[in-house]
Amino acid sequence: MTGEKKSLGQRPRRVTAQTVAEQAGVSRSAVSRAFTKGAYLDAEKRRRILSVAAEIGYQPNALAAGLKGGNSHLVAIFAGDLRNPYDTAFVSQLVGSLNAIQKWPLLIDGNGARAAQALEEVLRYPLDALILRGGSLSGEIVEQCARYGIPMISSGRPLSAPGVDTVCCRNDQGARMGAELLISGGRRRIGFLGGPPELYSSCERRAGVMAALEAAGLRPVAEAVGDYTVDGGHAAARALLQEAGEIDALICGNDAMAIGALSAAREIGRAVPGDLAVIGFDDIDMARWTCFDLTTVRNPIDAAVREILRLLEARLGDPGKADETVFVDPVVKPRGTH
Amino acid sequence: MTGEKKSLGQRPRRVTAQTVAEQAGVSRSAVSRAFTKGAYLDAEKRRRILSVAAEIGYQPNALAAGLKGGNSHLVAIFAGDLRNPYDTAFVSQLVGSLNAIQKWPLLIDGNGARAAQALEEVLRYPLDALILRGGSLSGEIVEQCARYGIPMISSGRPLSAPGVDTVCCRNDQGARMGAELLISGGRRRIGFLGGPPELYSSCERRAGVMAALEAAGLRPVAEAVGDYTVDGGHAAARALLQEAGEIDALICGNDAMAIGALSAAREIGRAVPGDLAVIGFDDIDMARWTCFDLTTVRNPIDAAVREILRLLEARLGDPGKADETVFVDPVVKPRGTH
DNA sequence: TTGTAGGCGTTATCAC
DNA sequence: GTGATAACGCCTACAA
Repeated sequence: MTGEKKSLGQRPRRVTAQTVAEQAGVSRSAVSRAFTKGAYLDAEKRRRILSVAAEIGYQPNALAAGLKGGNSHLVAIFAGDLRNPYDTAFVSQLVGSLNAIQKWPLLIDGNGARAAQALEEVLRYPLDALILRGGSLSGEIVEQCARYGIPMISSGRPLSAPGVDTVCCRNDQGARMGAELLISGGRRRIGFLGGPPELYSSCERRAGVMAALEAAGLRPVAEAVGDYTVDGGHAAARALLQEAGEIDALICGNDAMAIGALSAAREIGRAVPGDLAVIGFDDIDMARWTCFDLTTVRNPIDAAVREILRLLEARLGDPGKADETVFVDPVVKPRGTH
Repeated sequence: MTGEKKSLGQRPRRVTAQTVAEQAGVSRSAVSRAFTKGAYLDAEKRRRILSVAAEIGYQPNALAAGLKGGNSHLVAIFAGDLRNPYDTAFVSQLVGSLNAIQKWPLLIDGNGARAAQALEEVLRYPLDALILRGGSLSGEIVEQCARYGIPMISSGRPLSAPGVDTVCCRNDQGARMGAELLISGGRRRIGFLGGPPELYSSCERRAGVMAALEAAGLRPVAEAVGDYTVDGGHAAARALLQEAGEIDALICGNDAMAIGALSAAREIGRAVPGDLAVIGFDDIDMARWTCFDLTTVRNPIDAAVREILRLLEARLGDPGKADETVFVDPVVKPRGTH
């Protein structure tokens, strides 16, 4: 009824402050102020403006606001593996926490060949920060981010580049504690089922296990490499247990593989924990399900996410602050498989 | 060394096209064109510009570009439950697929009281679309989105509002097929462990089960309500099996509860599938793990995500297109628990 | 092929 | 308190 041209099949233009101003009989600035907490504006006028805005469905355009130079409130999360249970739980928690402080996470699937390119595309947005969760990103890209001046927080592995904060689990310590638990329980013929050797966490965990064994005058009686998945752990454990039948304990690089190992043990007829102790790493939800009741080492998500948010806010508050590396302490969770 | 003022502790300004233009000795527009595929620009000049840009780390600011009126390439995903395995897998797949077509998903955790408010905040961005995955959003908000002219795609439950496309699983049909599988296997004393009654999927699945039973002249010998989690399913199944010992089959509202039910059955000493058949719904990864080998009804994520992307692109191509409701067909996955 | 001149929607600064 | 006005960084007619 307005008589304005309205080409069919065209997406309607977003309502702007201009329209609200006209309808309310005020200036654009007044509209802007109405939405700005603590700006000088007659209370009655503000009420009127907000009412008109609500009526015609106006919201300040965050893109335009971000353009002005402030923060965009956009935070990218580069997630190494969105399929694995630990990373998934981690990202979920992170997303919820970011939402709570009004930061909006742009999720990038770190899997596949396109991942790096996707990240590059997302970097076209003036991000408040970039959070790296696992995944193997070429150092080149990290450097580029640093050059763009985008604050980065790496979680899961240390990254030494200017402007990068890091939150890491003390993987070696956790793995050592896990191994010690088995050793102190009398296990001597210990096997190790590690994760992908190219991952930082795998190396650290392996080192922790070896340190504990060595300190006890032991050596692993068998060792294999898995892919951090349940299926992979199942297959690797099966092979390991059949080749080296004399194993009395199996230390796994993460819970997923440990759960796969439990199935394998059951299939082969090895009683857990009687014949065979199994220990994992991470303490994913599944670990405490009664059907698994897996003894593991907790890789605390809450603490890590809390630290990430603390670092984020600190960095946003003072972009020039010194880079930090924060460690999160693992905790042994004795359950029924050792 | 440039002599420019550089207040310490200040985040460096982003490099703009202006800077590139100056360094390369061309106009700002030339820089813009250099980054625009198919724009008129001397090849040599373009090469020079791109080289300068790469050197000083310039990328066109996507925010500013989006302001112009084109697509922002931002897509919000409102995820009902980021903790449950099915939704998690769904969102992962969706994120990966969106990344592949250069759409950047803003994830909103649909849990908790802040969810609606978070969505409202995110709506300040000129989104290309909003994808609803589960969750219970007040109709008011949905209406508001429609008024903003933001295309919406609802997955998991039908939403009748203008501009909303829907992708749904034929829950009733799937549940019916699952029940029929048990009935044709000779089971007669069938129990039903449903999901939260306020969820659309729960109602549909329950209806499908009841229809199948009725068609066979049966009635459920016991019924309980769970919360779609493993723990919840475990507790509910335990109670159900102990109260009504004569059950020979248990139909569960989803796989998570079915897996909980399997543990419960084992604890109580009911052999599966000998004494008791168990069937789930969804076919999450876990269902096919050898330790569960759960008979279930596949709620196909691939197909649903594919449809969502198809609808998204169709809507983006023609904003005025008619709303669609697409159904995705469930598939019975017979495994070892029936 | 190239540069100039708006305009996108907002916020902040400035006079009034 | 309030309203013009100038950025913010980009894209794109339009003119050269």
